[in-house]
Amino acid sequence: MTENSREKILLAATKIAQAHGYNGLNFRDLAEDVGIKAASIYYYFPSKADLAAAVAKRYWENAAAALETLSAESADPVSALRRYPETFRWALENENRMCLSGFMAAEYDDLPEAVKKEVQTFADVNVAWLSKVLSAAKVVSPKKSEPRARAIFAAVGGAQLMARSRSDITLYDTLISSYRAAGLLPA
Amino acid sequence: MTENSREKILLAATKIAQAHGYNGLNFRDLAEDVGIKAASIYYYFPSKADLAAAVAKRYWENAAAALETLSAESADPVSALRRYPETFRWALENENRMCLSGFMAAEYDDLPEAVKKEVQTFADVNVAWLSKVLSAAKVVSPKKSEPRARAIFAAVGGAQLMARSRSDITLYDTLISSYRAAGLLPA
DNA sequence: ACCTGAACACCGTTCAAGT
DNA sequence: ACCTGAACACCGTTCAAGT
Repeated sequence: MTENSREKILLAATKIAQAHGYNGLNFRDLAEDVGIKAASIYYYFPSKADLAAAVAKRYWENAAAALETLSAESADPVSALRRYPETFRWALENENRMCLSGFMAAEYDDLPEAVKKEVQTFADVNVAWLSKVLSAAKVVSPKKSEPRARAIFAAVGGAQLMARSRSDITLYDTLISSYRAAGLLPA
Repeated sequence: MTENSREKILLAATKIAQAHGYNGLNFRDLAEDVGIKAASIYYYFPSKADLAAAVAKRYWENAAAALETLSAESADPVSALRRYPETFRWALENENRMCLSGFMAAEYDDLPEAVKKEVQTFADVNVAWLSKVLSAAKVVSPKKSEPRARAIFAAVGGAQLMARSRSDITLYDTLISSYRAAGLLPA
């Protein structure tokens, strides 16, 4: 119960940013969630930019860990690949939130440099994992695994975005099914 | 040269919203672009919600007209389909902007009801056009043309989002190529 | 009809001050 | 070490007033 404030701030800020983005994250509401005053956040993070960068960094670190777990839990690369869309489904299940990095990709123009960097790392981590698994699964030739990985990442992000705009998680599932039927993802 | 202020506001607001979203659209900067004061905007639009709804409505109306032109200009449905990604490429070419409705899909939680409605109509217009053209092109069976239309719309939006986050229009082009190679779009 | 200045409660941020 | 209140220039919005 003696969780420290820094950790509470990070957790609350992540949830807010997934629903409202960088621009929609405000210190007074965040502070209220945590149970402190807005000015106190500056004791832990020197600016909104630093807080957001820390949030985005933690975000891709967790994503990387989740993908490693997925690989470890899966019997073979094809089944790991089949389960990849689950990692993006999770956000929609939780109050129709979306991928932090997807939201921030839209807000690109308003993002401080340090935040942009972490957002791009999230994409890199996903593309690297997909590329590795696609190669191992022999779904495409090794040479084409990276372009295909990027295509899958972009398409899954687009599916999440569209499903969110309808607050309809079943739309996400049918989009993923269509990607499979079309051949973008292994059936 | 005697263009009216209402029209100028609509035009300037569209450009701002494509770069910064609904949350990032502010009346003082917008008014400065137009050459009036922030309070004057209220003479034309009763609120930010109304302005944004008008912007989003105009946006899908223009998109619908552009798609009709595309159909009319194309010799056959397959070539119309091949040129569909161009409609989303345009925004990136113009100062790395993105589709207004894609941005607002992310901002879903913060959108007034009237704006949500117009954003969804944009998606509907695109899916209806794609569905019609896919059927005519016999790319998929008539029954599967609508799910496929949705998949294409979501994937192209995702490609735009990812390319924007790198400010790299060539990434958009390679993503579209990968979609074609994978079979999502006709080669 | 079209526009403005001044005011309101709200934002990120700073800072001196409290324990 | 951890937190606060008060202040700053900024937001959307209102309104009485100007031409």
